[in-house]
Amino acid sequence: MNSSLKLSNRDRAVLMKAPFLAGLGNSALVRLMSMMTISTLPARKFVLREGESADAFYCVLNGYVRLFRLSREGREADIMVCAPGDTFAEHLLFSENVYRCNAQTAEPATLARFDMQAVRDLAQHDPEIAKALIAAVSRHLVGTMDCIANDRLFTAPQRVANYILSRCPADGSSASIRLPFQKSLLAGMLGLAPEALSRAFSSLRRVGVTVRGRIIQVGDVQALRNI
Amino acid sequence: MNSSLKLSNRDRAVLMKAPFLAGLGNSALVRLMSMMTISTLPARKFVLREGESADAFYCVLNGYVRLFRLSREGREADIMVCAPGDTFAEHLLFSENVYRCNAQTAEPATLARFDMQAVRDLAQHDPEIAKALIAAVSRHLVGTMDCIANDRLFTAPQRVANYILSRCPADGSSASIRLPFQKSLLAGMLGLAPEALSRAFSSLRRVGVTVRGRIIQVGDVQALRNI
DNA sequence: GTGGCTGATTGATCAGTATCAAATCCCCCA
DNA sequence: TGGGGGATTTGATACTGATCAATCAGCCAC
Repeated sequence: MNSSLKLSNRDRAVLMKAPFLAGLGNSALVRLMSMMTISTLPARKFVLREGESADAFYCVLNGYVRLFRLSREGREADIMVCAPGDTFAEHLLFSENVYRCNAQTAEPATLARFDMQAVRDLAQHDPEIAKALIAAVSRHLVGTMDCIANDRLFTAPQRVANYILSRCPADGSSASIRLPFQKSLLAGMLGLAPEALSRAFSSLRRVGVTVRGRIIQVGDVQALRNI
Repeated sequence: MNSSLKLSNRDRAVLMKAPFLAGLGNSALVRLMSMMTISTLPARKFVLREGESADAFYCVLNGYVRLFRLSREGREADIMVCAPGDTFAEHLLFSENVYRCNAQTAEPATLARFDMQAVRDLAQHDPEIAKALIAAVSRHLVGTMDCIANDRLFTAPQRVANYILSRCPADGSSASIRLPFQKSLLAGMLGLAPEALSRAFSSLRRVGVTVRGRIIQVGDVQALRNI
């Protein structure tokens, strides 16, 4: 775990385009960025654990971070997967003071860390930052509500189809996309065991979906929409 | 559907204790309340529908409101159930401009309606209101994240046990609670068909849970925690 | 190139829950 | 207090996805 104040150009670009920071004016931006710390983590590293005191929230600059909860027997359930540009745990700013789930890098990752108390103080006085926080938390809420609806309404192949469609250009009859992470991570996002994801992919073959490694080819996007 | 500016004492008390309004100072409170409208709705009445333009958000003063999404075949999946004091759709203030799910009263209900644009204007200038919004949306986010984890980690009887425990006083070896709504609504909240809820209750009999109508008696709270 | 490791697929089985149908219960109101 | 009708329970069955085990594929280091 390497911690520094330095920021690569690439990471800086991601940070500036992150929904949480994108709409901010210069002074707010400078104040926020002056208080953040950057760290680079190896794969499978815990960023924070359920029950720990919530001292900071994070923005993913590179890699993917998995938020999940554990059952008593040690089974894991993914709650959210954060991609570059996403923040996480920022919704604890004005409510709980303890993390409610675990966060683990799914692969080597770079994160920006924001001290809760410092941002809380900023947000109190800067309506622009407050607004950015509302927008960030709202976006997460929309995502989790979608997740609940997907889990409850759709079967595994349908959820996989929805995911593929969400990453396809809206038009065109065929498409090819590349998964940005391992299939086991996608399985967790969709609430599936890896075996179930695999079977879902193979059941989508009959509607023209071909999978090779991380490459997914869709023969007929419209046909995929219908199941 | 009866719409008025009048507010019963009971409804007023609920409103003042609602998490969204509870922390506000007097001037913010007055401004917010001066722009809200009260309406009384019969059971099963749609408050808003997926796809409609998001012109307002609501606070439940009495009764329960079910947020749900429909599949193409007409199956329903509950996403959230709002009790007296809960707001809903307030997270669309600074993001989407279209409702993402349907809202329907589960029984006769009284709601306070807040105009989106008006509150948006207020929030821009009043950090106290912005903070209240962050807190309200954050609370919802915590709730939906819990919901995902529950769905994915626990079986039907476990989810029912969790629900019962969440409404039991923390101490004591036995307890008796009364469901504040129909069992079919609880089933939806837990992501179950009504039949599955019924079977879950009966499987909990062996750990000392007795159900008669809306009354649930728990013989041994601690025993319930262990499954 | 060739082990060796990790991740993915496939097969077999099983647990959990949805669904449909029928019987029963409960609650409200006349 | 006695229906009456919606809500709930119960039974039978089918289906979905989890789990366990074994095989396979890809990738890296040597």
